[in-house]
Amino acid sequence: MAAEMERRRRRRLAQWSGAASWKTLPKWSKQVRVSSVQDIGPLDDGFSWRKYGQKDILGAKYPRAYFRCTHRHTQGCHASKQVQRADADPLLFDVVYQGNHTCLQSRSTSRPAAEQQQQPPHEQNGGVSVAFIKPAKDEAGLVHEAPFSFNSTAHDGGAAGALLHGGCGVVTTAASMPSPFVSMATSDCVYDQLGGGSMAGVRNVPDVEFATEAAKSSMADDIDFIFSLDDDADFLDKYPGYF
DNA sequence: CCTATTTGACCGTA
DNA sequence: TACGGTCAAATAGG
Repeated sequence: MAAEMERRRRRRLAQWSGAASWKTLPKWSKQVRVSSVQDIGPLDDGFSWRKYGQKDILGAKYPRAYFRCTHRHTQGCHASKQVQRADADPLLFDVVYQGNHTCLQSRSTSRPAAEQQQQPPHEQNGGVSVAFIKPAKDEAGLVHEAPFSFNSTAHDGGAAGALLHGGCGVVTTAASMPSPFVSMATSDCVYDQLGGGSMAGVRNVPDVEFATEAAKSSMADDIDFIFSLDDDADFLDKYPGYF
């Protein structure tokens, strides 16, 4: 009966989520450092996220939180992310994004700039690309991402600044390497909070988690930095002004 | 009233 | 079989 149908539905969903098309979604990670434990509140990147789950991770001190775009159903936006806090450094958050936003967030009223960082590293393409260093996969499979190395040549400095805004202290390091970059500009992450463009702000983020080295590396295997040109192109089409 | 979060069960994968 | 990811009922908050 109802329960049975429920079951079937779940199954379908599960399959769907495991479908190739899904795994094709671009996936990238970054680390965000906050200045103080209390600052974790606004760990917001300008998008509206809806938390749909939290899990304790093996060996991890903190649980991992799962988020999906608030407009998943209304606009079919399948962007999602998961956040985890490093047990060793509570101020460090590991964020894994998956999929680009296809939704029109609160473009008009609030600052769309935040979108930038949502973009997975894109290689060619004059302007944008610079933001990310060639995602060189090392043994661990993790990607080294340069924080603020984008020489926003073709763009107004504003964009660059905006980019920073969300990416405060953003650094991605190999699981094994002791995050050499982390120190830089991380201190004053100014989350000039997004204008409450979209409905209820999503300034949550109380619970984050952290992953063990093991978890990281295994996850890394999955990270295949796919430069889904199509997605990007599409995005750029919608937000031509950002780049 | 509505939407977002919490929480434990569920399910696929390793 | 254990782990990690997701769902949805119950709950919280406006």
